[in-house]
Amino acid sequence: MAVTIRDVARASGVHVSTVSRSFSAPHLVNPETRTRVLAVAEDLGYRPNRAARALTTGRTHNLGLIVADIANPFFPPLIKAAQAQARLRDYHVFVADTDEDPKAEEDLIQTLTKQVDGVLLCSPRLTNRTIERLREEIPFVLVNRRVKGMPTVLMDVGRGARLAVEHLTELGHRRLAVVTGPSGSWTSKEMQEAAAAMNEVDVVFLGPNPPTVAGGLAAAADVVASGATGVLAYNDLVAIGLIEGLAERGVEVPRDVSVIGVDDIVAGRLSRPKLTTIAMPTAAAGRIAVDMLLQSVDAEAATGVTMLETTLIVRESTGEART
Amino acid sequence: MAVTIRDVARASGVHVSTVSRSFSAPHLVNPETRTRVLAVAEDLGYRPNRAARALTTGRTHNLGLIVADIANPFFPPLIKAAQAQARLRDYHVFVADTDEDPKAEEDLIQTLTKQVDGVLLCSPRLTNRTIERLREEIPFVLVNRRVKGMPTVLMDVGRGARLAVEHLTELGHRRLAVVTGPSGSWTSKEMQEAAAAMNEVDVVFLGPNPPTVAGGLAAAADVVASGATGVLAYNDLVAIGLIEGLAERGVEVPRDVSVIGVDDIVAGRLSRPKLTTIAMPTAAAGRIAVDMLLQSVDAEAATGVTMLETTLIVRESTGEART
DNA sequence: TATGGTTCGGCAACCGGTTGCAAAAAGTAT
DNA sequence: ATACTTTTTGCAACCGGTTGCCGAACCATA
Repeated sequence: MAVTIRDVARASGVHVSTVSRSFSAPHLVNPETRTRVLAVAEDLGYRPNRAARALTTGRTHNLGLIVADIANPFFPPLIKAAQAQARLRDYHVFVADTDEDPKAEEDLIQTLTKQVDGVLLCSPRLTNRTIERLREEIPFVLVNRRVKGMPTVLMDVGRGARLAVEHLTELGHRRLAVVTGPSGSWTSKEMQEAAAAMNEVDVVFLGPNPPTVAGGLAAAADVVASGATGVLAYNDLVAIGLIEGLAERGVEVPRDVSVIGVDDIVAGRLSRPKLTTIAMPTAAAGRIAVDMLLQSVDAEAATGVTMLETTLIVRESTGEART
Repeated sequence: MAVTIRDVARASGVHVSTVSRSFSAPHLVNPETRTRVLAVAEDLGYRPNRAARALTTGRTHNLGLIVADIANPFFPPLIKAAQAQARLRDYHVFVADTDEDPKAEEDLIQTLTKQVDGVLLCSPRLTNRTIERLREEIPFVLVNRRVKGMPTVLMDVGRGARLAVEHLTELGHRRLAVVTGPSGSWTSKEMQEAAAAMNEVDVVFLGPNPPTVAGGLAAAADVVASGATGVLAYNDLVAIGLIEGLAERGVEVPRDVSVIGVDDIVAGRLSRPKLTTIAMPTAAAGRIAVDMLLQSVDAEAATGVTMLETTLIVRESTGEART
């Protein structure tokens, strides 16, 4: 039913190998022959069968992209950018969702392994050991997670956190809280370390918490109890939940407490008050990660760490400390 | 390097065909032999190569899922449900994003066609002609789009719109506006038709608009000009943008104008005022669509229309008309 | 014209499974 | 014991490309 390479060969009077080479090794075939073959192929509507190609070359021309939760608005821009970049390179991207479950994540990787040439692991919750073991199985690139020796794309949350803390101290806040994320999150650890290293402020850490609105809501009680007047939340969803939870307890943002999120998701621009946040260059991260991954697919062993800048965006959820 | 069927055959002293059948046609092989083969396979860590299987069977065991915009929070729950359901059936799902561009959508379908067994088209903006032509190429299921004779999963926005209009009239609103979505959107057309069919109210239609917050913001001026006091927006994003735009013009929701959205996205529960909205059973739609698709992949020609219920969720963005 | 070097294209094996066909083995009826 | 089924297994072709190898054709140089 479908047009195969043999149909094209027959119709253009050459051997199948010539047709094959016309596509995948143009320099090995006479330009005239090649144009004729391509014309016939075009005419017949020939499309190479990727499964067949995969069988001999061992390249599926597919990539896997594993995220903790597609519904988390942090990921879609990254996914879109990765897909667009992959398409540019004639690759496709499988997106899979682990529901924040490390077990599911591992299974998913196993299943995917045979069908893709490489995997992008975004904010993985796996242990370092597991990640190191994985290296034998398939090329991958980590996003937002640091494991020594592995190709990685990071966004500089550490710096973001320092900017956030500085912003809060400039506003006069002296007692801060960091509402941390899931255990296993590199981002969360980075934030903590950066905040802990700042002098002249008093910082408490509250967590771990699920990286969701519900997580933020639940953390409100702890924040109130902590007596902090400035809060750095694991991400914008948590920040939004937290603001809601504080409101329920009669604590108003930014009048009584200042809150800073991370990610700069759209919802943060829409919530009231508009969220002060650390913006992450997610689209750039997606593009770069794809290119790094393809490189290590081809080169067998590329390694490297790319660190992308983050920025503090001041909106309405932070304000001067009351004296 | 990887373990193949031949390795398993050698190690268990049977022919490759027996190994193959142990997996894909168990009833054709002696139970004892089979358990032995499976044990050896397990032992060696054998995993069937899907590309090879695809080559002979013509089944890739992959599905395509095409959405207008992953970043639109309406889609993720649908995607997650579809992926989970597909995994249950030993299928994988490719998600692709068209950026709301019908041209990109068509290209994407073409590229995907050779790599997947079927495609889920979610809220496609293609013309009916294109969709009908597509039928020759690959099995597909439409979600949120009605084309006669095509397998389809719909959510009953018509009924949702009637409930919304009734709700507004009960609150005393007599002049309503419908802020419509993109041209080509079935949902938008349904809403319009349902609203137009209601008696005893005065309805104006404002649109088309992009299905985004920006679209809603931009529509605010028209809404004010229309003199409507009750508004049904194409979706929650538009509704949120609209509320924002109205606020900029000094029009307060729900005091001056009542607004109802569609989709029940998470952000709607977080915005101020909390959004009254028509909830869509997206997860169910994803599951059912996958099953319908697999059915028509197997059966060659399954057709059918499934209509799912919607519900009106009253929150804070609607209130009594001022007299 | 003979020689050596390129370029081009055909041949055929191969990737890793699946499947129709037929032989072998086991079971049943006569 | 023989003939006939039914079950189980092996054989080999096939899916649709890719690629190493070799010979033919072509070109330039001596």
